[in-house]
Amino acid sequence: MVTNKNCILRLSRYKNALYRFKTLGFHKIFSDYLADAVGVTSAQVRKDFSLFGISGNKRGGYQIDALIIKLNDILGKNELQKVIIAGAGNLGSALMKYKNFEKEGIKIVAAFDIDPSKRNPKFPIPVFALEELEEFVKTNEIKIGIISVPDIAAQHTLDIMIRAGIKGVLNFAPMQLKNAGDCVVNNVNLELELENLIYFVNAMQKSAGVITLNDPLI
Amino acid sequence: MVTNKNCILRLSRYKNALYRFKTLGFHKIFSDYLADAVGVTSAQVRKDFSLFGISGNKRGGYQIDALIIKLNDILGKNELQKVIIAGAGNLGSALMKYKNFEKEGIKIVAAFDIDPSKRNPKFPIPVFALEELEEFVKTNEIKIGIISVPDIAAQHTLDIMIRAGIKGVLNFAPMQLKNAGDCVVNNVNLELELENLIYFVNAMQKSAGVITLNDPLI
DNA sequence: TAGATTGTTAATCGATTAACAATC
DNA sequence: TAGATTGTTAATCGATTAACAATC
Repeated sequence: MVTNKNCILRLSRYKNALYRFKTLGFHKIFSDYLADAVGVTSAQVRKDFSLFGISGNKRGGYQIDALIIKLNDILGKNELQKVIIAGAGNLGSALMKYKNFEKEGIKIVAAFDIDPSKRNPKFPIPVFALEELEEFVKTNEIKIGIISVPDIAAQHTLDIMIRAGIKGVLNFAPMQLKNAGDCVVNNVNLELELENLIYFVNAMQKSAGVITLNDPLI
Repeated sequence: MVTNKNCILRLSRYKNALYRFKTLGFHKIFSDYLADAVGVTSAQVRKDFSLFGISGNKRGGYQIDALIIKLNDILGKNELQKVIIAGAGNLGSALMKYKNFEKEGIKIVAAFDIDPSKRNPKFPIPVFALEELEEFVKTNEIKIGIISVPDIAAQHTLDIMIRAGIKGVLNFAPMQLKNAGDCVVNNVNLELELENLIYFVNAMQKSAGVITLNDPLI
């Protein structure tokens, strides 16, 4: 199992770049070209592929169609991914309306909130009581959840999700969560991202230049 | 200049942990204890500090108060950080109401949108026309901006920000942005974070265990 | 002083890159 | 075949960690 997060992020970028090459009418591609498109070395491309047992032709490069299928398979994109949200506040509501998830085959199927005024089982995306989360997750076999509840409620929410059988959580609460089950937690901390950015801006004032903190997300 | 993003993230965690120690009545601390609190090695703590010229006492450890001041200074937290948002849609509006920024000394002072129906100069946080961004940024000496506009508008928005003198951008558009000026761009791509999470969940189905993708954000 | 902790150097670890034999 | 590209091994690079001399 490959556990290098950067490597998986590159797979996503390879995939996105390949769709663009396909649109341009290409059917096969060399590691060289793909590397250029994504901004890495060709050795990196071949190494990443070999980690997943993807092979090309010694002289003909890689078949784009077959490559896209393989990458989508690795990334779990060959089936619709159903996701639930706990916390239908400002951030949760924004995520429910976020168009880019659907483009990527990710569908937010329901949200849950303790506040009755936030509930509405008839929204395009229904908002239920938090108590209904466990049954919903089990009935609909949901594996992925998003935590966008207030900080103090985050741990309790994670516990509920794990008990319900959630296997992966995108957590927006800036809290260290105790993870009891066999569940993957991916933390996104917006304050910290801004704090980090501010450091680099201040540090750059002295030594001018251009920096991109994260790799481009093609 | 230290350009290791992980190192800067650790500084934030040290700082947060130190506030907790201070609350508990401690006045000084050893690298050992701080390391435990943050989940790193004591060598890592001392190494990080030495990179920033922070020194302690050979036998007395580090003075918590002095350390907090120094870390806050490095992280730019000794002054209020004013931030503007371009794009007052779902995500932009949610960020405007996000309480955790203020806790961290980050204040969103204005938003800008091309859609006249989104505008309101009288909101707690005013929403102006995009054309007003440049003057506002110059008048108020803003250095940090957030891009939460639709994908296709992101590059144009960055260009406007750079022309206005913005030095750091938190970009939520899943686009590779061409960065002309001496501006730091920090990309946050929520689709990609979910995609990544889904990979790890699928990969774990085979080899069970507990994974936390990002370090805890204490 | 004896003991404990820092600050730094050297070793280790993991990820990326260069190089090249295999081969289409 | 000659030439070009893959797949993989070895070298490099950067970050983390272990170890320990300096010293309070």
